[in-house]
Amino acid sequence: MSTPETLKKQTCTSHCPCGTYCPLSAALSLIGGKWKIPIICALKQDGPTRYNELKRKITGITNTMLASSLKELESNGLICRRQYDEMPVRVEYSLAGPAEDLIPVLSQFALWGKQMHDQAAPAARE
Amino acid sequence: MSTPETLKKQTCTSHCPCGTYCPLSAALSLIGGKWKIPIICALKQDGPTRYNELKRKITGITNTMLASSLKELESNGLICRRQYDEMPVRVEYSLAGPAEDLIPVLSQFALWGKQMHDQAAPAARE
DNA sequence: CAGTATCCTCGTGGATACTG
DNA sequence: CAGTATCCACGAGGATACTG
Repeated sequence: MSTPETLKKQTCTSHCPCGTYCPLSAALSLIGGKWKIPIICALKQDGPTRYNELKRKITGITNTMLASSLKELESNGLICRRQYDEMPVRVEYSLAGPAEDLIPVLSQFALWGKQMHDQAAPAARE
Repeated sequence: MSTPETLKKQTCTSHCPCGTYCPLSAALSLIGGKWKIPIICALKQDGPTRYNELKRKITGITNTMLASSLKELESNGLICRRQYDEMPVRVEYSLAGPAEDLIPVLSQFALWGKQMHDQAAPAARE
């Protein structure tokens, strides 16, 4: 497993009042971007999943984005890439331990989002 | 308090496998962007804070970004803007209830980020 | 099948100047 | 003091074609 470069030097990009190293910014950067969360959700729901399977399930994602997102997630230790040298090649991605730990946090987050939504427009339900 | 437009129609921008409405994406979008988190952190630490005070504390932020971020946060009900009609004008921003509820979630998140950091490079401490 | 390689668009965010 | 108004740079993300 390679060393997560992004984590080492994350310092709130020096705009955050919380000192030199900000674990919050660091955490956010790990799941930032447009596709990381959807990927994590998909892997959480369905377990080990192949590349093209992911591409089908995550509506709208392109090869470029899927490949690069998977690479980042893997290099940060959030997902595992397992390659079976069959013919043709088979590659499966799955959530790694740290990502599993993240799930409950994301759930809390989603819960908060839901509360926001419900109390914001209790009547204006459409 | 105005109605948060972003919340109403948040649907994972249709790339997330979690159905038509995704509270997680909705939540993320509320604190997304480069400066919302730093602003929330600053307000959490120091309580009600004036515009220029915020600008000084949040290193590197510009008027454009501070103003627009504050506006979004306010329109989504995350912060309160209170204006004192003194001379010259005084405006103070503070965290609203929903944002207070968010703090513990963010703390959990930060904790996870810290764990990631510690276990990722336990020796390569610099 | 599981990706790379290129090229390009567009929106976030930055710089600067100005104002009620 | 607390912002707006403009203009602009850049990089994340998208489209398309190709490959081991």
